[in-house]
Amino acid sequence: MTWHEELTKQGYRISGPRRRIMELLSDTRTPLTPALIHKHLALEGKPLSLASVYRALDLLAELNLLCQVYFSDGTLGYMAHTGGHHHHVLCRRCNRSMEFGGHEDLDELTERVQAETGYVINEHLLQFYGLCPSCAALRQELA
Amino acid sequence: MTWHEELTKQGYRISGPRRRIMELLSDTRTPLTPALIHKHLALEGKPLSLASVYRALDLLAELNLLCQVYFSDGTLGYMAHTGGHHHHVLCRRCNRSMEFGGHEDLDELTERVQAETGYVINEHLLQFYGLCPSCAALRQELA
DNA sequence: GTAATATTGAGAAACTTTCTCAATAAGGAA
DNA sequence: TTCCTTATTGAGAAAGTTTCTCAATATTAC
Repeated sequence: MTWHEELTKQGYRISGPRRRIMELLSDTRTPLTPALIHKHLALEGKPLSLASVYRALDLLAELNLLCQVYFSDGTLGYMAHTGGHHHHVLCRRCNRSMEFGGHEDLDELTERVQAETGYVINEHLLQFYGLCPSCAALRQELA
Repeated sequence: MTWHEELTKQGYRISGPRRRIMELLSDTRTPLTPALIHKHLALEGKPLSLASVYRALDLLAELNLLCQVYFSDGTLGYMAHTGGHHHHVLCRRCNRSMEFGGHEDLDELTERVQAETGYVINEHLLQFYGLCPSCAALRQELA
């Protein structure tokens, strides 16, 4: 199901701001913050009210059409969601982010933590941080 | 090593604000945001400049005397750090948080992700969300 | 095309975080 | 203990982020 269809199915409209944000994020390999999205679109000659950026991001993330990614400094960015449950690995240097799939890997740990703590767990937050291949190569050269 | 010793060893002073924040967080079982810490201390008759709260939290977290925990809405809270590498499980309803130890569980996954993505991974963010035992029990009763 | 209404823009308002600099207080030395 | 050096704080301004309001606009269904 495309994001057009998902929005329509849920009773939302395909508006200009929503389309521009989806297009921008689909073309971008680093997560973008609301402020960055606002700036990018303005530079492309498609200015968008900052309030609209926030509203669209909230909705699109709510519908799982975008996903939220924490930079290592704690600020929140958004990326296009490619479908399926997955997490992200982020480059500390260039912010380039990749997905990796499968949360089965956490099932065992989740069970253990439920048993240890008595909590009933129904969600998790998982991200990895490091250096992407090209930044890692660059660091090698400089060393 | 106590937090007094750690601060001293690193060349920092044991100031009133730092002490009050450490004491407050040691007595609290939910992570607290800077604003909440500021409010709590003011109510206890130990008002603290908000700027000092931010400065102390930054330093104490940097030295691993406090740890940062994300609420499920993305805001950041702080908890006393009890030592050793661990993560947190958070109650969605009452925010009460518990630690669970051992990151060995992620070693295998980390290896897989490095192989799949080519990233060099050196840090991770992991938290679980759910209901603590008492909130889960409460929900049972109401059901 | 038209009507109904979801969505946007613009700016105000609320909230959060950082900054500046004079005043204060912590820790070492005498 | 008292003094000295200087790290740290307080207060408020400033910068930055997020939310809110409401008239104007744009999308969708008919």
